[in-house]
Amino acid sequence: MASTVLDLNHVRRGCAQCSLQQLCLPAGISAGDLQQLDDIVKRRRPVAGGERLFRLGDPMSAVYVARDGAFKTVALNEDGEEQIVGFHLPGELIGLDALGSGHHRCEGVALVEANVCEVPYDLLAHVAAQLPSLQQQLMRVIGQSVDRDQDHVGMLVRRSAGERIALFLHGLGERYRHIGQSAIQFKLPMSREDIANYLGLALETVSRGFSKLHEDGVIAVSGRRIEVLDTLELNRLAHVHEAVDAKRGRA
Amino acid sequence: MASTVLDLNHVRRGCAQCSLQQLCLPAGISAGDLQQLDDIVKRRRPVAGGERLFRLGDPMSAVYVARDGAFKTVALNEDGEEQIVGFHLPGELIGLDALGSGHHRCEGVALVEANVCEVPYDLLAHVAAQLPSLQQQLMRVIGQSVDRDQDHVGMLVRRSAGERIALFLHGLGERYRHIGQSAIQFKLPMSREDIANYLGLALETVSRGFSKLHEDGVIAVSGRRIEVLDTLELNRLAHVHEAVDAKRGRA
DNA sequence: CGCAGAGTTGATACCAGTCAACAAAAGTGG
DNA sequence: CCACTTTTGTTGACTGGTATCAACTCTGCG
Repeated sequence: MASTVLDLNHVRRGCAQCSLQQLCLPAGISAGDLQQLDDIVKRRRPVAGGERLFRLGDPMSAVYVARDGAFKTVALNEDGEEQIVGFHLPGELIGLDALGSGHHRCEGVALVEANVCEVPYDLLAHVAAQLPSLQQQLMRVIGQSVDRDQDHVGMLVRRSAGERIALFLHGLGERYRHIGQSAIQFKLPMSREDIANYLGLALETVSRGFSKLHEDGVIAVSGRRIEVLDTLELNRLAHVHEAVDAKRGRA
Repeated sequence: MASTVLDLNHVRRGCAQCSLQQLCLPAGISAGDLQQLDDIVKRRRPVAGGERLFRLGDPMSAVYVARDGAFKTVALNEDGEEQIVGFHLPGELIGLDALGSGHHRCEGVALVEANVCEVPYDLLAHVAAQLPSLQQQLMRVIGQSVDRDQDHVGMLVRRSAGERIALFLHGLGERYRHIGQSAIQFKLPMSREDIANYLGLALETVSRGFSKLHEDGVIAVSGRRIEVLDTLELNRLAHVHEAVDAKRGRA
């Protein structure tokens, strides 16, 4: 009843009312110009967990942004093995994997029930060509997606299982903080198997890693509920040093 | 003397005369429009091996394309450890790592003496906004760079040392073929240490991997000179199946 | 000729993958 | 609503691949 009405309002609300406005494509765009972008954004009905936004080989028709929920992009190699290329939280663009060839190299899969905005790519390119600020913001969000890919590589190369897991939890926390949610208490939208796949580990190793962090009092784990109890220790394990140790001067 | 004149001619030659034209930014751009792009491209004097195009933290001022030679982009983490994020052959864009934040996350380093075109980013964005075909091609080359990053992840995750090395050699061969050079006989522009770093292995493991491939008659190795003797076997080791082995029926 | 850097090869230790059994949670149908 | 099944996650024992340490060779170069 009341909730249904709210949901409809939510779906109908445009970019100007969206809480992600400053993190998403509209960031830095004037209120006047925003309408042009808003006009081409399709707000779809909720997608169920496991549902796909696009499949391997599909021609690139649109880019997507989650309003809530979470997604994964999965590459399938010739042997049919799956490789999770990225996880996508609200405000992060999905579907850029098709930019190079015009066809998707990955499948975009909802991890949980989610709401998503769909932006037809040809219209986006057309509007962006007329709005330099959108053009610039588009480049920025693409660049941020590249940055996340590089962070992913950084997690994989020459890091122990424990470091990868700590880095993963730290990174996820930061991304939740970025969208205004708690960085120290959250529910993982993905399974242990997904995490293992993403980190290049066996799922048993991920499970053991979580247990170890739990034993050591760094986090509390209960299934997919995570609470970070000792942020500093988690950062240390992840080799992330922030303002805390400001003495290490930078040039 | 004579050589100096030749070099100047080389440097002065525009995109229209460049052998990489169809692989680089100008691809798909009409001869008329090409001049506008050509006007903003700076062709620099050769850079020496080890020289840097940009450093960590530099504001993004330009993107670069090698005309010949080879480059690496190296991320430096807070502990001062280096992580090679990518190798760049002629025609591949360098410097896109700054798109997200406006500042370089990596250093762009020449592996050998090389010639490079420099395209000031603000001018590029300005011209691209007026030329839809350039705009489109810019998106494509950015997308291809993302594709290479994903291939990199694919090399790292859940693959044995032997597979990574085979995949690396295979991929390098394909990239040389793409720019019109031999895919089965080439000189590695990077050291064993660089390869190891890129593949997330110890340099000794890379050396052993090369020796193993040599023993097995798959490649001939002499320092940095590589000759692929058994392409099919190399592909098999890399889990790359092309039209060749159609008998291995797939569901 | 000797030196420094790059690459190769050998011996050893240990981290993480694999196999296996179990436990808990989430669906499913009567 | 409860028994059953299926999925998901945890824990243990064992093994193997790769990092590490170390010695050595080769190459180019001043």
